[in-house]
Amino acid sequence: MPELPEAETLARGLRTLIPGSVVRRTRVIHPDVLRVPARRFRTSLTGRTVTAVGRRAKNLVLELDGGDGALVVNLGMTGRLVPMGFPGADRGRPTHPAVRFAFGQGRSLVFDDVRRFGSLEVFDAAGWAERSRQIGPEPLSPGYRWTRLREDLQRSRTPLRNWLLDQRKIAGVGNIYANEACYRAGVRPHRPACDVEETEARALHRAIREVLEEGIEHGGTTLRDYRNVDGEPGGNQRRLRVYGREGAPCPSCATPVERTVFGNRSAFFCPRCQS
DNA sequence: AGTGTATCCTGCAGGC
DNA sequence: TGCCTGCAGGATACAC
Repeated sequence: MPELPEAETLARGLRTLIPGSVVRRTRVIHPDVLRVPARRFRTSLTGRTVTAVGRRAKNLVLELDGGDGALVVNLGMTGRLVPMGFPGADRGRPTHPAVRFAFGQGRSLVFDDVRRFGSLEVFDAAGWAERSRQIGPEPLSPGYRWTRLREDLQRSRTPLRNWLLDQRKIAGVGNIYANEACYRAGVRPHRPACDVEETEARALHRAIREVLEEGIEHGGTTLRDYRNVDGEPGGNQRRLRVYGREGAPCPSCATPVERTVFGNRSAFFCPRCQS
């Protein structure tokens, strides 16, 4: 589920609550969201202070002890982070808690995940830097230019939509925003990446940034599970032009939106507006 | 290298 | 009401 805009929305919400919290106790309810034994995970966190909340691709990055490592949370399809006991609005109860971090004073943060495709991992500073290097460029960073996108696209014959989903090539794009970006750029999701023309690459670069920025602006897209830290759904789903709209009229030309499946995922496009 | 497929897991919607 | 199938925002491992 959560793609860059949803992870960013969560990071912003958590940033106002969590920094300064000290992990007093970690309860692992479902160890299958960890990559190390639960005991090792717990000891790597106990006593450490969360000093900042950031985002890299679709991951939430909870920095520990002023940058001396990080707890990195990948939300998978249905993962949520639920702050509990903090002053402010009621935030609803976790329904499928997998890991709970207790901060003392009745405050805690719960990683809640119905399907448990999410994962939690603790890195030291060097380890996280290394992992982060394996992830592609952040599309919203000012230094990410269309020329870079164009160069990278030319190295692959994989369908454009699949290329956009590959976190090693570009960070944070998932199936919703990939399809929406292809639509806005007027390029079919099946087109080989290296066949994207220069003018299309320019349009695609703009489209990727637009859909992600609008997603953030509207608090993320909620199809079913996504909630922000206040337990509220996002508002971006109303703005989707093709994703999940099979058979519905294209907002631009009214031709029915088509759905095809490749790479094990649905792709949505307008057969008239996208070539 | 690239691509298609299966897998992890649960819930929900739709058809009968 | 119940049973069955298909589908879901992600990531990875595998065979070809």
